[in-house]
Amino acid sequence: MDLVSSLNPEQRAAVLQTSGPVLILAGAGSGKTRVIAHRIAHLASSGLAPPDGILAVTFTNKAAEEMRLRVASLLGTDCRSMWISTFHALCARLLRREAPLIGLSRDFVIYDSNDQLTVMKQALRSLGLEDGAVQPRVALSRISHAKNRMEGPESFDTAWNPREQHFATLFTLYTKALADARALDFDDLLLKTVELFERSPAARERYARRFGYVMVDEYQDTNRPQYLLIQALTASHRNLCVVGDPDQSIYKWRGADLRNILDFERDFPEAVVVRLERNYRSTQVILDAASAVIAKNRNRKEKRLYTELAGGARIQIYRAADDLDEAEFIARTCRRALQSTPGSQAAVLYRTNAQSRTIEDGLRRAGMAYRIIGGVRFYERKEIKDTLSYLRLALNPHDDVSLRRVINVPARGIGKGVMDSLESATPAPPSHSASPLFAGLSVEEGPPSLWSKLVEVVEQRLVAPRAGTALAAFKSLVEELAQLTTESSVAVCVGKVLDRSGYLKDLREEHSEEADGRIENLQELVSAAREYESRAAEPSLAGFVDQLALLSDADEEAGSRDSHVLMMTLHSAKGLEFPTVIIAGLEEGLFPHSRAVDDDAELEEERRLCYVGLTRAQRAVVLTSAARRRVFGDYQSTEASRFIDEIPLELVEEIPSRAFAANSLYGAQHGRRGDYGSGQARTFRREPRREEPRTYADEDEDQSAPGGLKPGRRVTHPLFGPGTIVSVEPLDDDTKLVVRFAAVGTKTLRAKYAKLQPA
DNA sequence: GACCACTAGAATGAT
DNA sequence: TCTAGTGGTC
Repeated sequence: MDLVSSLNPEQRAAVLQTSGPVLILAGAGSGKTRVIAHRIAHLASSGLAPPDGILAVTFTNKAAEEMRLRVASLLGTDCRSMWISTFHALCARLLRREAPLIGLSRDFVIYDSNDQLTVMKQALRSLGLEDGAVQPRVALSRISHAKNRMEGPESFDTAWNPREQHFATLFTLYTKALADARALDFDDLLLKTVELFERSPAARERYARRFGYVMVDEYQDTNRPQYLLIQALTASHRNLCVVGDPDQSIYKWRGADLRNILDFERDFPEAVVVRLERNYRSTQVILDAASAVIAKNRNRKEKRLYTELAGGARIQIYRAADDLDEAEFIARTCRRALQSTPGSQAAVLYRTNAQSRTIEDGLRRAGMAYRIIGGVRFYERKEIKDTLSYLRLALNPHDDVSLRRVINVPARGIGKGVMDSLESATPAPPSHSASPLFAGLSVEEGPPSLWSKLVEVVEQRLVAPRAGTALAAFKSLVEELAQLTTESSVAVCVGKVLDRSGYLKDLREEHSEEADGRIENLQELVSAAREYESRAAEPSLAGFVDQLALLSDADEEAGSRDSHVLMMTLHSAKGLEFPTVIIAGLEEGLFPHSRAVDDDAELEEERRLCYVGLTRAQRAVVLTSAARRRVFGDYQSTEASRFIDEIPLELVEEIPSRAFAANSLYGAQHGRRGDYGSGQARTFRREPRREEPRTYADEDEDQSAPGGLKPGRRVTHPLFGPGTIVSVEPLDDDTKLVVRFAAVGTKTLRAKYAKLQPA
């Protein structure tokens, strides 16, 4: 099989250099993913390694999926047996097999950031620190940073600083709470795997032998535990290939240590270094703009990117009156870009998820189909988390966070009072308190979980009969579900949980549109389970639950399949490319973020993020900002981002604002680019129409309205945008409408409530 | 104990 | 603007 003839000489060298350490310094758009995929395919097809002897690690699920697809299409096989996964998924998988080697239960549960928050709030309560002096999120972030540096509570400077003392105590409490619940957070997944390989050289050698070839993507973003993990797996054979670009390091806040990539040649003196500097993605204008911005960073290695796509359209810059105007402009720009090249894609990138809503509304109003990547995650929805909690309880009833979450969902008469008496119960030692079903779980002795207290309370009848009955019913429910997990398929388990817990019944009886939506989501969860079973190499309920906990972008439902506007944060755009890229909110304090403006190191990271954003574009870049922006409901005026000023003027084209308030503060303040729209006819923004729009519901009342509601009629919904009525069905005092919307698909509405306007 | 209405606080990024 | 948490009422 000829896997290399389509590659340039440097790419080819990177693919064919299979033995020993290899460092690939890959500039943006230099075909990095392509090289890794070819390298994996080459290793497998040349017989150098069996498919399950190749390990490829990435940072995001999206990148892993992309990699797998590329390798599969190169080899013409499914590459299910290859280990191509994220760091966290790899660790979860290793720990599921080997946890007992470090005294950990195999049935650990993975706590996501919400679960972490719950634990931390509980810890704060137990310390009597509810006054808000210590914010749970801040404490968690401090703890996570310490963990990423592989430091414990003792690393906090507690001698004279009471606040640091709190962090240290909270660290201890938090660690204990997770251990008691047999839970690992995201950081623990990495740390425990490192610990596993430290404490069991035999296991380390077993996996090092197994994975004879290891590849790591985005190596510039690895943190200390990730670095050690890779070292452990490759120290004996040194067949390690890492790929990265220091200019694209954007995860310092997650503990990424640039030294890992900068010192690679020191760690592996015999390393072969390959530089990929030819860019196949962007026009010269885009590359020049991106290079000019990143050149402002002092802490970097000079790098030369070149392309044969000379010239190109200038970078467009638009300063909007406010965030609404910005969103409208973005929608217009997307429409124009997609019209000029049908079938192409445009991506709207933003610094913070909070910006997505306004942009989303703008696209919807314009009738553009779009898809949001990331953001409100599927598994973070209430109903999904509830179901997940039941599944987690079935696997590990000591998971206190899950137990608290669902013990009274749906309501079964276990309220605050009962929970208080539960908490204060003191069960007998765990050895004979747990039911036989879970006897094997308590690998390490810990303080009693809520579950063991519950078992005790029920068996010793320690509460009032009414509460006792409710608790007993819950206990047998969990036991029944646990039994199920041992004998049924994953999808069946999920279905049974929904059925036996009464969760689905409760939602069905609600008869609201919201409840129906939740039911749909739960059905989707069952389908996801089915799909998981057909795809996974060794399907298990625990594996499915892990996957959900580690999944970030299962949010596939917004927008139709053929939508070509994608919305995502700059962080999740890393590794992707689009013909047109729009970066929104280029304002001081937003991008660069306010937390970075006073700190040189953080500012450089923001600039790298800007570099990542610019280099996603193939043909066109549009940068927008808003002179005032709504924050928590009221307006704040803003200053354009310094990053805009860092792009040479000759590469830039300013788009005059269509709608600019005459009394705006802007214009007077700004020297360099203060002449927006000069020489152009300036149209002033009308006040947004605030009077209630006339709706069909109003017309129904006065009966005089001609036309009204007929299938085929074009209407506009304030949220869903333009659409066409599909069917009309009269009800007692209202009308049921089915409307197909361009942006969101078909919806069933009540004429009375949906404020439809004639379009 | 369940439900509802009110209010305070919120949001950098992702596994 | 939206949401999680709280306190009051049935």
